[in-house]
Amino acid sequence: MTADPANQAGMRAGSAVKLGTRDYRLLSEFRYLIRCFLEFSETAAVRAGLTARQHQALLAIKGVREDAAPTIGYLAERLRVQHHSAVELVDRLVEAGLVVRVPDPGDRRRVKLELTASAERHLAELSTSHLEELKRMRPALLELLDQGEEIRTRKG
Amino acid sequence: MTADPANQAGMRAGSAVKLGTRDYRLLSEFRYLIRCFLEFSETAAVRAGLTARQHQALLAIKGVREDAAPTIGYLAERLRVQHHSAVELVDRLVEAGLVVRVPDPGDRRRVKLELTASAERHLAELSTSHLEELKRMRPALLELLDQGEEIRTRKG
DNA sequence: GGATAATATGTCGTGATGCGATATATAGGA
DNA sequence: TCCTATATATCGCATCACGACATATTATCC
Repeated sequence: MTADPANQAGMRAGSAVKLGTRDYRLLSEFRYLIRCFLEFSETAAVRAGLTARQHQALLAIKGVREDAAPTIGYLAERLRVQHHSAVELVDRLVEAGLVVRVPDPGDRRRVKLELTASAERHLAELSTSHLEELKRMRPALLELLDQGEEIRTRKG
Repeated sequence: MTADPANQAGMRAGSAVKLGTRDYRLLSEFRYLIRCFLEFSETAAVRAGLTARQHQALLAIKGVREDAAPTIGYLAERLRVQHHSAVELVDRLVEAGLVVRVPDPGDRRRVKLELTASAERHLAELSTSHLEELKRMRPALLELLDQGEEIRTRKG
């Protein structure tokens, strides 16, 4: 294919596995796929009048795990941000009329998050198109995962 | 499982497919996986003294497609950002001693990007750990893709 | 071949957003 | 009670992508 001698990998240099062009291409393509998905998502969100972050927050709240409650802390964990970043995000969501803060009577430190009807509508529409996009991405993602497995198998 | 009547999907409301809890959970989990990967990536990059964006740029340059050249424009397309965002990113990369601008003699509007030895070292190390992380993510990702296919098949 | 459009890169000011440090309120345990 | 942990909130800062605009080079059209 190429003349790259590292292309077949499987050899070692020092303590690290020597990487070849295929490895870099694989990782680069994977990031590219992720970026394309996020770009699609952001475009769809903005077209709906939301920011990407707001959409992601609504989705996390709507799709809350059965064993958890949709609090600020839960949101922070699911979005992988610091809790105060989640606070600010919720501030903006409340201001936009997408979420209401409902104090938890059982533990008055906590605040439960509920979606407004407006948020439900937006989220339903966005989720439909996102499921379709996910379906479109599927083949490319599967092929990349196959390649990755192949490379890892060759190596180890 | 749950009492959610929309959980089985497959029914229509207006022109849109009615979504159920499973759909929202699926999308939410997918975003969560992506976020976890990006968080891993950012942590690894920062630990190596780079920003996530810088790492991504180095990877795009190193894993450049065979039919393309690593220019500012190429970088912008692969990172899905506007060209001037790529310009600024390259500015920072040059300042950090990770990339050098090489004017293209054939087309003097263009600038080719080359990695420095330092960038090559960082990228090799980061790529090794990223391939491992990708391998760890594989099962979860495949399961989600399976669920997605299942849902889509039920629907139509 | 000179005007004009298209392409590639660069500059400047702005806005969104996450973070560190810090603060307040509540809950639980010694 | 006192101390610690938890949950949420506030403030200032830094990063970074963007829109609008600018410059240089190349291609195209009469």
